[in-house]
Amino acid sequence: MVERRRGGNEQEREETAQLILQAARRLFMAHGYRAVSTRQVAEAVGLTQPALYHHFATKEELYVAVALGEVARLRAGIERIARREGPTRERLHGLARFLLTTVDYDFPLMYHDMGTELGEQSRETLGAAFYGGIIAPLAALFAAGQRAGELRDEAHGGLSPAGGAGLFMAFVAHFLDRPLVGERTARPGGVEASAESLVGLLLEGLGARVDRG
Amino acid sequence: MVERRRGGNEQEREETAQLILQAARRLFMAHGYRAVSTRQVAEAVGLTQPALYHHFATKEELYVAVALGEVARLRAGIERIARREGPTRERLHGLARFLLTTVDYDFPLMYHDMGTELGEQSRETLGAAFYGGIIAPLAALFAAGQRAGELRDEAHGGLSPAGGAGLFMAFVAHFLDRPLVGERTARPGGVEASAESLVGLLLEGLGARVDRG
DNA sequence: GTCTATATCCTGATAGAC
DNA sequence: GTCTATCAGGATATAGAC
Repeated sequence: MVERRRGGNEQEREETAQLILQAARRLFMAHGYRAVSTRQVAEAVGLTQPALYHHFATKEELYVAVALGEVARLRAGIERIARREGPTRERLHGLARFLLTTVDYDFPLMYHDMGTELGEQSRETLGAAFYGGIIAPLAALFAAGQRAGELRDEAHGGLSPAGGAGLFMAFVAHFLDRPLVGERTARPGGVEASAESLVGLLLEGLGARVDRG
Repeated sequence: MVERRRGGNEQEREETAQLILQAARRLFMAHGYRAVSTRQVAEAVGLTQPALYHHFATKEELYVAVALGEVARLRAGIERIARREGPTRERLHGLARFLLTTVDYDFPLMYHDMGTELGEQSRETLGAAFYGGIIAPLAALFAAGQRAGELRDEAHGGLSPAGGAGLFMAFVAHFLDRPLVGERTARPGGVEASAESLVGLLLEGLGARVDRG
């Protein structure tokens, strides 16, 4: 009912906030919470540093907003792909391809920032969003795969569904990583080949095939 | 020939430098390069901050010394275990147990710091030490396992020896990680069970066993 | 809603006495 | 070899004009 009062200003304010979030996302995700100053964010969006504080009360609040938005973005893609029909392997392949394509930043760094650079309340908020938005839908897929007999469960040398989800994300992070030393050239075959390799290694491992009989 | 001149002072100087390195290692490895101030390091060892500069020219030089020492420590353990006789699986198990026991800090954080927080020269120095001291001996073990038919090579859905070494370290980092949310209790079975699970998953993956015909 | 100006604090590093 | 004192710069955040 009150929404129509000065609707234009509200919209502009929202647009500025979105521009700030966009710039902050790029900087925070690339260099980490501590390494990015509020001045850098402001400069990237063409404002002075104090102007940020009209939209976000603290640097930490800005980071939380960025991380929540990023988790929501990943969640949407993950849930869309996880809902598809088909064998577990193909769904994992789709998820790997999506994540390898859409995550263009340092994933372990974001994870570290969420875990150690923020206050307790922010950490709990982001932890819950990360678990509910990313781990939980992946875990549901792993649980379904175990029920279908496509994945080993804990009783047969596998992992719990949430454990499998965590390992899958560790694989994604590893395949996203650019090596510290050696060739920095693009991976041969690009994302598609990486996703194929990722799922193959996750499901079948590195060991030679030997009959267990 | 000149070594005996004021030998006692040299020794004390070395001891102080070692104390600084020890405190710096604990702090840098736990919280990261940026998050630790030189004052914190000095305080931890009972000195004032400027006294550090008598032993290390810059904060970055101190970090490089810490990281080089840590890589050397890991290298010694890795080479000792990798030289043992026995099946690849058992040697990997020994390596996993060693690393899960001896690495009590945030491994991806150290990796990130080495890759992005330092100047080019330091980065190259540490990258070379990391590759030569950790990746290379592991890669030799993977190559031997492939020659023995115990590990799949690149032509059969596996990885290059260095790629296998990198994946192994990613597994170690994952098993070291304390989850952002959920139970923070110790893993059931401790290091031994974790090492067992790590090697099993690395070699056999999460997929159900199916004959490949 | 954004600006200029500034408060307050912390950072890495240096100067010089002892 | 370690201290006190300090510099110069950068950080987050606030005050108040417009």
